[in-house]
Amino acid sequence: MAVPYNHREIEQKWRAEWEKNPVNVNDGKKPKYYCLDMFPYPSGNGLHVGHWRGYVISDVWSRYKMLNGGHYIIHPMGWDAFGLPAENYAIKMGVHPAKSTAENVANIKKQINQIAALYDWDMEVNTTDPEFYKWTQWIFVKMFKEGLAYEKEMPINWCPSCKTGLANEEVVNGKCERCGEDVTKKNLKQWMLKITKYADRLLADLDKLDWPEKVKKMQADWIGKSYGAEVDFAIEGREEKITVYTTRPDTLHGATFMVLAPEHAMAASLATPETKEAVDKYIFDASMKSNVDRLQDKEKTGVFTGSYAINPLNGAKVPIWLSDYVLADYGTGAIMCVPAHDDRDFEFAKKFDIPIIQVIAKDGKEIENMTEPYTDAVGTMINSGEWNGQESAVLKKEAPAMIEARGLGRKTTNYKLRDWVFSRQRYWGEPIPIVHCPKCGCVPVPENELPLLLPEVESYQPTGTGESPLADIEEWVNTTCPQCGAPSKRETNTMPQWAGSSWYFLRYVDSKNSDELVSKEKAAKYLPVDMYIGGVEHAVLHLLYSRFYTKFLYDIGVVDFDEPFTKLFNQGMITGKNGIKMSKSKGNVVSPDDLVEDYGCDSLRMYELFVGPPELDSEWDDRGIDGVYRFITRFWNLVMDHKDSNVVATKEMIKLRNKMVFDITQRLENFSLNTVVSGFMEYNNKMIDMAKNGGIDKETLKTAVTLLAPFAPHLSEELWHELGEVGSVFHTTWPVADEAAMVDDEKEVAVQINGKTKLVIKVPADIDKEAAIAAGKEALGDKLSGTIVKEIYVPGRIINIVAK
RNA sequence: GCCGGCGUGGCGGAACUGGCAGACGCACAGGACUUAAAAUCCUGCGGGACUAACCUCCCGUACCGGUUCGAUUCCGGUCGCCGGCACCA
Repeated sequence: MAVPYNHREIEQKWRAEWEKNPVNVNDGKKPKYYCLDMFPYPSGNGLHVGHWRGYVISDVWSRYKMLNGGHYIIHPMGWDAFGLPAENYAIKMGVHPAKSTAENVANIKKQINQIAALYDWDMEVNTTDPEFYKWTQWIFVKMFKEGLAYEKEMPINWCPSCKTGLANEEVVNGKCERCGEDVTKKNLKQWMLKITKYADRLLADLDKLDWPEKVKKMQADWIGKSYGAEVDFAIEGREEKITVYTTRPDTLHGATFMVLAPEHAMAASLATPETKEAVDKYIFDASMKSNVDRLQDKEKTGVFTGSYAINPLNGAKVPIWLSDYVLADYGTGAIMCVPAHDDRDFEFAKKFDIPIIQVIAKDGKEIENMTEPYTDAVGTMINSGEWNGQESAVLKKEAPAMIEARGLGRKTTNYKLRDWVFSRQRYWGEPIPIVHCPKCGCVPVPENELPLLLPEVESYQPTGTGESPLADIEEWVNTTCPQCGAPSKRETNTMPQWAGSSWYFLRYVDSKNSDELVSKEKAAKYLPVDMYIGGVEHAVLHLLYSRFYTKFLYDIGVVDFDEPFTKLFNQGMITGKNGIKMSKSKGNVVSPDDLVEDYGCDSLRMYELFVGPPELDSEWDDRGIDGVYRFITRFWNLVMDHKDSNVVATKEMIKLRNKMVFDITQRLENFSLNTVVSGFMEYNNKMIDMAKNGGIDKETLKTAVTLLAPFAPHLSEELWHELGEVGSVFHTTWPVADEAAMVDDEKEVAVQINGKTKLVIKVPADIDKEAAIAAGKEALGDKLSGTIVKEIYVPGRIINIVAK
């Protein structure tokens, strides 16, 4: 018996060897392939098997690309280290976030290295490193100079628990994305990024991306572009007009009332002496409601202002109401209401007894006693004056231009996307590099003075007043204006955690450059990212922000591409039993460390893939790893027992080898990594059978070892050398299947009667239809009865006799 | 409410463009080896009927229906689970 498989010895040996002689080298000639993981937050909890899976997937893919195509792989790793957990830990334990972060990084790095991934640690970045955040600040300054970063006082989303403002994207179901607390409103002067300026490009360029449709759709929905018209309504007895936004100008004749958001600038002034009290109260109450209250109040509320607007098309007098179901910051904050054709307007009209006028015939008819609105733009216009008889769908498209031509309004598009609230009232983030000068206003810190260092602070405790703890550091806050020298104050807010992650992938390829964010040469040579792997939870946060940043950097000439991630893969989450998310508090966290110790890195790598399709969530079950370990051991024994084989390859062996190459490659290309592993098991079983019955040739073993290399790198490298090879297995090339050698002489064909399989026969592969059917009939014998109506032969698959 | 995805043995899952459902693995059961156990190897493993056993037959991919010679796959409807959005006019 040959040497037994000893994962500890083998893995240690090759780890040391690769350390000395890295297998992934840039000779300047190979084509590059940039395979990126979403960089982790260095939390104190370390990695669990779920984190591992993503990194294994990206490493397998990287190694495959290295072998198949001979690429130089850019496969970096870094740390997204600003943010709340480190800061909260600082508040609790009094440890500086930089210190706890450094410890966590060291710890997780050790864990990540156990994966044996190809990470190039020379490229490592850390968002909290001044040499890194210098450029995060630099981008902000550039945006400020381009008018994309601006200050605005407005009610923003405020998390009372984190004591900071939040971006729209960070509010999930009215709750804080991070801590789950109900989000309230707070009026604050905020830094904003004008992401809305890029709305159209962010939407249109989704078409260019090889991303999961789901993510593209989520982004498209988030951007939420709609087409319609603004229509100006005169107000009875007043000079001013109220402009509404509608996507259904075709229904304009059906507008029976108008609703303004309570925050609308004209809301209070529309009240009459009789309604003033009620109107003021409604406006006041609305201002007190939190986001959550406003969302959860399913029942519509509202108040009549006492004023009337005039429908510009037909002169009809429509009452003006206030209601909080109209959002102040979308469109014009005012809508025309067509209860017959809109769910919300219908509900409101029913509740407040407002007339309902149907203007689109449903199934050619006017509905009596309407019980639900007819919201489809399908049907002929009725009750619509000169528009009667037109098709709603056509009119919907043409009406905006018609309205504009008649001077009643204009054709408009709108977006759900809002500008990005970019300041946080917390300590552990990049200081916003702005000086507030009493004379010059907001002045950016000169670019050559960056980075603006985050100062030391005595208390990390957030003030809760809407100011950052930095505001307490007088010697830091008080400065002079870079422009005129007048005594000035520094901006004390910091940037959100997304700031660094929005561009970090650009920095990796030139991480030590102190003069530029990234050099032109390196950017052109190594970017953009070819494959980005990470969880789907960032679909509208990080992935949208990164696209925005990249487009901005493209516009100012830093990079020559405007989409950062050519291809995106979202791996599913690994959960504990019953699909429960792994967390310390649930006590269901599985650490990879013991599994690596007991079964080896190679077994765990393969088991991580074997648990299920990589794009789906999978429940972790430790027990299954035994199966993978057995496979690896059996494969080891097979190769070791036959490594000196001088068996001449038979036709059967050659066929098996080529089929194996073909199948494994195809499954890999389809990213069906779980079935690649089961494929290895199947072919291993076949090779073992073959070896028992007459032996196996060395070439087939070598091929199998090569195919396995991306998955079980240590094992493959060891066996590669046992087979007598000298260089690394990673410097060979991926085998190509010879499809001619895969052809079977005989095929197994299912013989069916009326589509039900009765038996299976072997026929020559090149048999013609008639002969096949004859063979099928003969095999069926007296099972066949009745009159034959039809005979079907699908070559190599089935013979079906249809009989009555 | 709207949009998207999914539903296959005890379990994880497989099935290419409609063509032998349950690959591969886990668990389990029986056997071999062993003083014994572990490890390893061999065999069985969706449900039911018939049978001493083999054979054979029937049912079966959430449920109901359709298209087709043939449906896990396509179409319509119902139920359930998961994810996204959530008054965006």
